[in-house]
Amino acid sequence: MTLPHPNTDQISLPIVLGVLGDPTRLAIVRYLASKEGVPLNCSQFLDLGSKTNLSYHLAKLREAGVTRAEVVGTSRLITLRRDDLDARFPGLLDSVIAAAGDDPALPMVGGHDIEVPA
Amino acid sequence: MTLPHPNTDQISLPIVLGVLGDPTRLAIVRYLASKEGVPLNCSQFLDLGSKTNLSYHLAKLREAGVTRAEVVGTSRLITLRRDDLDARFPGLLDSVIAAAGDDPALPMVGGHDIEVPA
DNA sequence: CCAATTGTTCAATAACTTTTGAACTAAGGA
DNA sequence: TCCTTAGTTCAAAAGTTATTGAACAATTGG
Repeated sequence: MTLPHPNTDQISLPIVLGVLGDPTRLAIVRYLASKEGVPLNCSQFLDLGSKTNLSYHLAKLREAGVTRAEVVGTSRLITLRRDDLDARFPGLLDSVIAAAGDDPALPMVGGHDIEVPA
Repeated sequence: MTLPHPNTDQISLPIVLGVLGDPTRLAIVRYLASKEGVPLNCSQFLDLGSKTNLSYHLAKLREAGVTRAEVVGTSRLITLRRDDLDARFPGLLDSVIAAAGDDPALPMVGGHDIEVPA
């Protein structure tokens, strides 16, 4: 019950860049980065699209080697493959996340820019 | 007789990533980076595709804000927009070029890996 | 002026990507 | 067991991107 992931040396630069060149997927990666260490499941991204559509985008990210999905019960716990990406393409993920960090054109997972508690 | 270019603040991260997510265009950018300072014209990329096809890919790069094309006579002198990209997305171009630098899966402009003089 | 060089544009086609809804599987709880 | 939850798969439709060849424009040199 494990999903297919490329190993580190199979991660391809053009494929990673192509996969990140989609606003929905970039928003997923930005959100994963903002919660690094906390594994998220698919339903936490439902702001970004339908269940089916997210399944598609999350599969693209996984197949490109950007994310890892671990099957736990009926959930898939999704994490960024930061170590593998840093090893393969040093600095790339950080610069992408920094650039995405303040892009108002990207969709938001929370539906708003900033968490504003009372 | 000037071609349309986005200004710096109009350069979009997902569009840049999407445009770089193509092996031909990544090879163009890698070659431009390897000859930085030297403006190149389109015909120097003919190893990578037909004249028509290169016109298409070079237009994509220019419209995304990755390259600048200056019209000089019948030529277009093409350069990387390094300053603009660095200002907008610090570190991104460098990490992409470094990652592309040794990717044997990318097409080569010279048709060979390394310049081997006598 | 004529021809060559450089590159663009256009229309067609092929190939791929995204999005959708309906049907499905698999695990977990009552 | 039955129902719910979580997510996938499939097929269709819609949209986008890449590639090609033929025709075109603009500049340069003879």
